[in-house]
Amino acid sequence: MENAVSDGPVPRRPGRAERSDSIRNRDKILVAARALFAADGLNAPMDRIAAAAEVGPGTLYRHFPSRVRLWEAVLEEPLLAQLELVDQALARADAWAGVEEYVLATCALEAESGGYLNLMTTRFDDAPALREIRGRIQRRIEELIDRARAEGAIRPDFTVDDLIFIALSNSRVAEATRAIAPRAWRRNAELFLDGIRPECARPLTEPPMTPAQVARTMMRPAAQPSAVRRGGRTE
Amino acid sequence: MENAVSDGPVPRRPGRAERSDSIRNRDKILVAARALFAADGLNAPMDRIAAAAEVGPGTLYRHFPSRVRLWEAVLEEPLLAQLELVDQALARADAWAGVEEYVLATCALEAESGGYLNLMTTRFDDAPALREIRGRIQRRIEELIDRARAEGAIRPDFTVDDLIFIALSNSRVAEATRAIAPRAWRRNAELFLDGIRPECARPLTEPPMTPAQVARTMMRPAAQPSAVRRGGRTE
DNA sequence: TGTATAACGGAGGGAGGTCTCCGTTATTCC
DNA sequence: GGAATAACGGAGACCTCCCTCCGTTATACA
Repeated sequence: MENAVSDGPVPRRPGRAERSDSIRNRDKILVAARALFAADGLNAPMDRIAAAAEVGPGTLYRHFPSRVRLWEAVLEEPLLAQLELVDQALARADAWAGVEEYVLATCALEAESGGYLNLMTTRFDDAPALREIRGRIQRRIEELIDRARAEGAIRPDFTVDDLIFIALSNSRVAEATRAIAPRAWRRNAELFLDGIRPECARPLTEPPMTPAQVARTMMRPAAQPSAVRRGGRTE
Repeated sequence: MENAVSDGPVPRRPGRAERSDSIRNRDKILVAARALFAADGLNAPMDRIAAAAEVGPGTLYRHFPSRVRLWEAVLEEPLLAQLELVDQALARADAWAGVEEYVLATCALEAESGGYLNLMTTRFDDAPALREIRGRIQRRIEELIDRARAEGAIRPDFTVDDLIFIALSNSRVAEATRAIAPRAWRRNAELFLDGIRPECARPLTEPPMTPAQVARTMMRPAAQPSAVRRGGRTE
């Protein structure tokens, strides 16, 4: 679907300075993409993004030869914000407070971003830069959960990999309620948090997913239900 | 989007009996639709459904003038199964056991259906027959939850309307994990159940959604993220 | 200011999907 | 068996989106 690795950044002759209209257009495209991704999802039509940026499709594709490249450029900033969140949570002395803060903050970020993030459940297959940041984030999250479990702040049978559940859950809830009850996601997240406290633990009949399964569960940036197929009017 | 109410069942001259090939084709279409909806989601291409049924597009559209009409015909059966589930749950003497059984059973139904149901979160705007069944189901669920709360089997701040969370959550989790860890949904559901037990209740900072909000939160049968727009290849 | 050249942008080909029109075919009923 | 007629089915008009090609335009540098 995406042209794999071959569509990297456009090479530029070193001797010449970057053209001002090029820089301007690139910025206009990024602004438009952010807006449309938030409003219409990560699969907003490329042509429409170009139009919103007041730029021809050709220009859009020169700057970002594939949709993935555009995602990369748009998502880097929120990903770094996410990294910040985990670090703050780890800095807290109380392990449970850290978990709680992190879960709520990350759910909030997702809910308020207009729903184009899904950062916790995104794979970034062809975007090594984003993957690298994600890797860092995941290691920190693991620390956070391991510490909480070691201290008995969360139920012993809860694993990092179970966090995918609240991520998936929150993204759906936020998406469905955003326009109707913008804070409803929080109630869902709090119910989840109550369910992972040690005093509530009743035996789980299903073992946790393995990290490999979790990785495969993550969506590619498209973040679409597998239900939706290519082509045609879809809704 | 859909042709509102004008595309009802096809009128038939009373004098004549129904043609055998017509009946046969209608059945073939339903079989194909069920299979494709399960495999590819509720937006599987109409032409592909027709092809799978070994029928021309024209025939498909004569039987079901719109996608919604096809949904109606396909979804009635699983909806009735759902009604059955609630009744079984209500029949149990133990209120908590009833809630638990219902939540797990309905999550299982959704997860195993190939994901084309989303019955608990579907609105059926243009399908009065389905809406009617849903209404019955909802009243029973309300009994179930009220009874459990009255007996102290679930946390006092939990309302029927909060069930939308597990429905949304489960549909996303099931969808994302079906191919990778077909039972993972159950772990998610059990964590949720633990979170709604009375002994786990910590104060929730957000009030429950109102029934009206819940109703508006439900998806139309398309069950698509608002992200997806009309037209063209969407993934 | 002139020129080389990179960037622009839009027309348009290709792909996939929806839905209809209408000549052909299968059924029902007499 | 023979009409009358409802049902069939597929070609094709039309749509949206993706992405490229290439004549035109803007910019940087001498």
